[in-house]
Amino acid sequence: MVRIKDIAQVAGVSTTTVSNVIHGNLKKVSPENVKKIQSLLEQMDYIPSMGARMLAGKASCMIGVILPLTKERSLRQITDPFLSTILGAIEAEAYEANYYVIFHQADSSEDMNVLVSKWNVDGLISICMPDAINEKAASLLKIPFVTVDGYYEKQEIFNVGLDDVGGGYDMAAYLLQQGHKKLYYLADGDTGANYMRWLGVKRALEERGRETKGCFLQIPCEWEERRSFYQRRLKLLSEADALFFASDYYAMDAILFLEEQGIQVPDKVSVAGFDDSFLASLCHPALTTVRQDIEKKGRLAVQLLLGQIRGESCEQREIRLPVELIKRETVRVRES
Amino acid sequence: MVRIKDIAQVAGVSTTTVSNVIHGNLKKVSPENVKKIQSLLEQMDYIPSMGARMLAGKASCMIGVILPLTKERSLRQITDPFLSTILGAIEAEAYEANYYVIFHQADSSEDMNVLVSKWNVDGLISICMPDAINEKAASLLKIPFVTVDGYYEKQEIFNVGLDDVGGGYDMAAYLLQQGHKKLYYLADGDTGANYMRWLGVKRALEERGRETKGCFLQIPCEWEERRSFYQRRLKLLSEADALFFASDYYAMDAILFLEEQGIQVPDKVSVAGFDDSFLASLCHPALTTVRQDIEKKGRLAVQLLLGQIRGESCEQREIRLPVELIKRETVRVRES
DNA sequence: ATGAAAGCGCTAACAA
DNA sequence: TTGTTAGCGCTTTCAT
Repeated sequence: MVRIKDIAQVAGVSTTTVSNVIHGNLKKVSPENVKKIQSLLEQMDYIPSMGARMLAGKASCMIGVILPLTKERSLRQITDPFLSTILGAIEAEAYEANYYVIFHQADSSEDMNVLVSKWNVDGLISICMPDAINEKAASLLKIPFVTVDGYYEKQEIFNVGLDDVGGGYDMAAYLLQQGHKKLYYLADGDTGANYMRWLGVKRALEERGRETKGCFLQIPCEWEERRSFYQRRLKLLSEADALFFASDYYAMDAILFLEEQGIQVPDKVSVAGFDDSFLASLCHPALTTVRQDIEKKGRLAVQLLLGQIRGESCEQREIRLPVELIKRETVRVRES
Repeated sequence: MVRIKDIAQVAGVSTTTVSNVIHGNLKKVSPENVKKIQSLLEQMDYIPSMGARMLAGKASCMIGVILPLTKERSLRQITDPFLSTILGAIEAEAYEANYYVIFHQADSSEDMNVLVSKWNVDGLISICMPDAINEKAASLLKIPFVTVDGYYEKQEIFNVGLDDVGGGYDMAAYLLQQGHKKLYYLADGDTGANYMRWLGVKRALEERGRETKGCFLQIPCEWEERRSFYQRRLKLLSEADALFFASDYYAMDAILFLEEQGIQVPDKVSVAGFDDSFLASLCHPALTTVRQDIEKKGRLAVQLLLGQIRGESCEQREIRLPVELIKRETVRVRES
């Protein structure tokens, strides 16, 4: 291992000088030394010890990414293309800024704090966590913090999200317009984006004087539990006109279940998703869904975080990206 | 921030004693002190600084996971359910052993070495990298190293893989048995598992006296390039009887392209995948594929790595998990 | 423009 | 059984 000390020794200068060159404080070093040290750094293959850096200074050049933890650390969550795509986007964007990503599944603000304190991460991105946990985390953590898909009443938490209400509204309006009477919205949580999409659905229903009670179904994250949840509500499902899921993944998963039960999609029931992940177009029948730009969401979250880390003053704490209704094959016109 | 020193002060002992309690060296500490310090640790909410730990000792409690880097850090790779699933499994298994995961995309052994040196990771898992890069990395890196889906001539590299030859053979034999004459195997690389699956396919063809030349098509990782690759070979694809892809993801992606071109699956051409990821059963027509246990693969890779880290002598450097042919709907009998 | 030196929090060898 | 102490590699203040 090559240390700064080694470089300094060979160059015949002090460690301070080498450190200055490394960090681009070139005004403090004579041009000749800059040259010499830079080439030495290259030649001798100097690789900094991040451990020493994080101990000495404050920056760790590491950002933490928190995904929600489901029971028994199941993989369901990350298997959802939404999460893997956003994770990839975050890594890509962080890499370009010379940051590393440490990722972790957590279900409380304390968990997040442990990650932060242990690793001295420079910033944290929290994806799809319940709003209450994010709010606690925001006040607990003393580092830059950005959430994805959160909604907050008062607190000024940095957040990247969507026009979820609009997405929910558009899809519900479309379904109703296609002649569907009894429709359900299904999500695995009742906060944040999940809830706002419901508000959109609700508004569309109310505008047409429809009943909204009982139309929001909260489904379990875990596959097995979800299965038995559906099984227990077979009657409800088979009598529904349309099922609108808060993610493509759940929609596809449900279509599989429905078909197994002999409930054809879209002949017996229409199904819609949310995300327009690659799943939606890859499958047959192709999924009607609400498109969002997942990659952009991830990249923006990192940019927002890095802005905070760099101490830039940020005009806008809240970014809401647009969504778009994508009509494909899982929704058909239903005669009344 | 609470440091060991703070705990020691309150407890009225030295830092060494506290450190001993933290690390479970309880024989060196009096029972009363153990009790006192343990409760203090809890009460005062002590969280170790990993930076200090990795600087002082050797262990960083961090394992690196390397995924192949495609051009311009695209997300295609991690979007593949195979990669996201194995990544999730690795994180889950590592977490249970109190290890953190730092993940990174790399395309050379030097890149891997930078990750290792910078972060002082205790071990590295390399997924789906070309064999040659893994071989270089194995000799370059001085830390425990486990690869996934590699094949090596001489070097004794720890590896978790599959019976790829068998999987390739079984699928090809099945396709031939169903009356397919002209079949192609398509993979995004020609080393490691990708190549061994081809060897299986080749053997099945040869056993039946079929021509094998030109039946292995190497496809680009990038979506756009892959598209134009298919576009340029439209004639070949439309005249094929069966297309066997090295992953479900590529198979599904190709089905979409084929259908767009008016080439029905499986009526005009049969398609098969590899992995049996959730994609395969979620889609219509459901994908005929070769099943592997991705989660187990990831967990075993971590176990193998931790074994090395702990210095356990390991009887077996090479694990090959079984595969299973899963017949679904994308392959049909083809009359000659 | 350069260097000496203190110290970040922790570990481990050694002393007591 | 307990404590003292010397680093680990790096940053940063303060002299020079």
